[in-house]
Amino acid sequence: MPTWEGPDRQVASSRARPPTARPLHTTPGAARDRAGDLFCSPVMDSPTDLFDDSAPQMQTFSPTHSSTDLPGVHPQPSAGRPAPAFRPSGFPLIHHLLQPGGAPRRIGGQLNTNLSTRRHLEDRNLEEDRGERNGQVELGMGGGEEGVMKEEDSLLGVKKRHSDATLVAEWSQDILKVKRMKLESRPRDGEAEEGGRRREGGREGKRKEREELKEQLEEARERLQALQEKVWRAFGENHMAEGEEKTRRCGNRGGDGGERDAGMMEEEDVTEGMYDEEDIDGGEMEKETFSLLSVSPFDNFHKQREERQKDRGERGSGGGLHLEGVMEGAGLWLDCGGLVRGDWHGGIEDEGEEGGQKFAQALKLELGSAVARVIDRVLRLYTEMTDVTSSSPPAAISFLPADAGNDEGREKGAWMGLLTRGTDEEKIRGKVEKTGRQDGEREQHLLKRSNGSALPPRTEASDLAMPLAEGLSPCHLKKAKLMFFYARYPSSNTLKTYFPDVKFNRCVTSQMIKWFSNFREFFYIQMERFARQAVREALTRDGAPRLGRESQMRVGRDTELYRILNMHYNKSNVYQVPERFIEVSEVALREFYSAIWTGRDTDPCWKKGIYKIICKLDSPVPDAFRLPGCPVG
DNA sequence: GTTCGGCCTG
DNA sequence: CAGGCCGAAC
Repeated sequence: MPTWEGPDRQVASSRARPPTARPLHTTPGAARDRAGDLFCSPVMDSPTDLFDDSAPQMQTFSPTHSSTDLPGVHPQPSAGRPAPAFRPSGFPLIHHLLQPGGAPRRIGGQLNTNLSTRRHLEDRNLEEDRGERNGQVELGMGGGEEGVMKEEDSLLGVKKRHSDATLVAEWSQDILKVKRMKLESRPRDGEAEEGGRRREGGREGKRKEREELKEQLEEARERLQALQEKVWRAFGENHMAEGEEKTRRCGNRGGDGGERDAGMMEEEDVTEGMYDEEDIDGGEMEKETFSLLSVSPFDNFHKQREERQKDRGERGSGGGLHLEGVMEGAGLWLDCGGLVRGDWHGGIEDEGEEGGQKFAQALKLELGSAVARVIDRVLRLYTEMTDVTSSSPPAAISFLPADAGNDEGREKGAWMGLLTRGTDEEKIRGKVEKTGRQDGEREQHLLKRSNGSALPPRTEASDLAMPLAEGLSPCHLKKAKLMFFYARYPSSNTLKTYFPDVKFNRCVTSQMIKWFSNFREFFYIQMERFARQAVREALTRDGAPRLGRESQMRVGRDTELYRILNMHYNKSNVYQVPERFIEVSEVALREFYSAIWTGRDTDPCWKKGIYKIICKLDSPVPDAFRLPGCPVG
């Protein structure tokens, strides 16, 4: 508790120094200080006249507004609001991991690789098909597999250049299996000759086979759904939905002195890279993506599946659609993985209906399970990376998405989860502990740079070559204001630590330091203003000493002062003002009150002592702020 | 000389 | 909120 002087002493002091007798401030050029002096001058008898219209008239700290009355309070989105059609936060995460290299800016290039690989595979398939039609089916399993193996070698040869060889290997195995099944589903040598009889005799067997396949498909479907649920739980789908609109708004701030978020540019770049590819059906890919990873994943998933089934039913297009649900999602990854769309159509078109259906089902099964494996792998990778980043799991998110950067939608999945609830973090922490993976070298590296904190000063953004913002954006400003709740006097190093997505230079550093200077200025002005008013009320209300003055020297959440501070630093009112900030505000208020009451404000440097007290009250900024980008909309 | 905080002004 | 300016600290 700072130098709070009891009411008795204050009154004695005030009596000894009547307001009208107080000298004007000598603080050089302090206009606002002069305003404060005027309030004590004979000319101005009401301090509130000098301040803005938000100043309380009677009770300085009266609860004139509750937080819910604040104009800045945004209503929570209704639970039943339809999911907007946007790229969901989680998409790039999955998508990114599906790209073997995983480097954010390489999406286009990887698609190129995948596409060329795919085209290569398709060309090979066409050759195969032509060969089969020319009676060269003798390839059979052996020859066909050899061909497939060659393709596999080729595919691996391309993909081994990328980092995640394991994931590539899995995909390659998937491709291999699919091709095997395709070949198996085709008539073999001699089968064409006695095809009729064999079909006759094997009809019962095939029926059983179909039944078995159906069961397997159902299993795969269930497994995929369970895995998807895991994904959604891990990434907090609800938070992705929340504030997406706001996030968009933040991203759409338009020309702001060229301060486009790097993330915005990144997203566009990636999008361009994706859709420039000739064979990619961008719209379909996005649609499928949304169906798999949109805001209400399962609602949309099933709804879209039903709609599509209905649609296809109306069009009369048959085909083994039992796995439609699985394939709704898998379709995306087929494209992302550079897989075998050509094979799919070729298989159906080139074979009889029954063989085509069988192949289609087999393919769906295989791909469905491949998707399931990929999701598992994604989750494993996620927990591993989470492990590396130690105590801030969502930070991993910052470098997982292909177009991570400042894509505010995704950040908002991460941020909202961090700022509003701890359950997800705890859940992931538990998962991390179970994983128990320790990368000693990297841990050491991170710790070396972390100044003792659990997190590195510069997050993965810089480690993974995420493009840094050249300038400061409105989102950075918002974040800085929220940081002010914890740190009134952050050092430039601290700022660099908590703005990992900003490329710091002298100008940017100065600007951010200036921001905090301005924040402090506003803070101290409010403290002085309310302190002066409290002093005035103490003197004028009944002209007598009043007990319980301490209780008025508080900045509870129901007070006008709190409302003003909250409006300034937390305009959207999304962030919960930390209790510590309220305590610091009360200290400052009481210091100002004490200084004014005792007449210390006659000293030109009377505020310096208060500054010195307040600067010692900085508290650590939560690790959540180490995430790049904007914490709240 | 540089950095940073504070004050004043627009 | 930013720019200019000044002074203190290193």
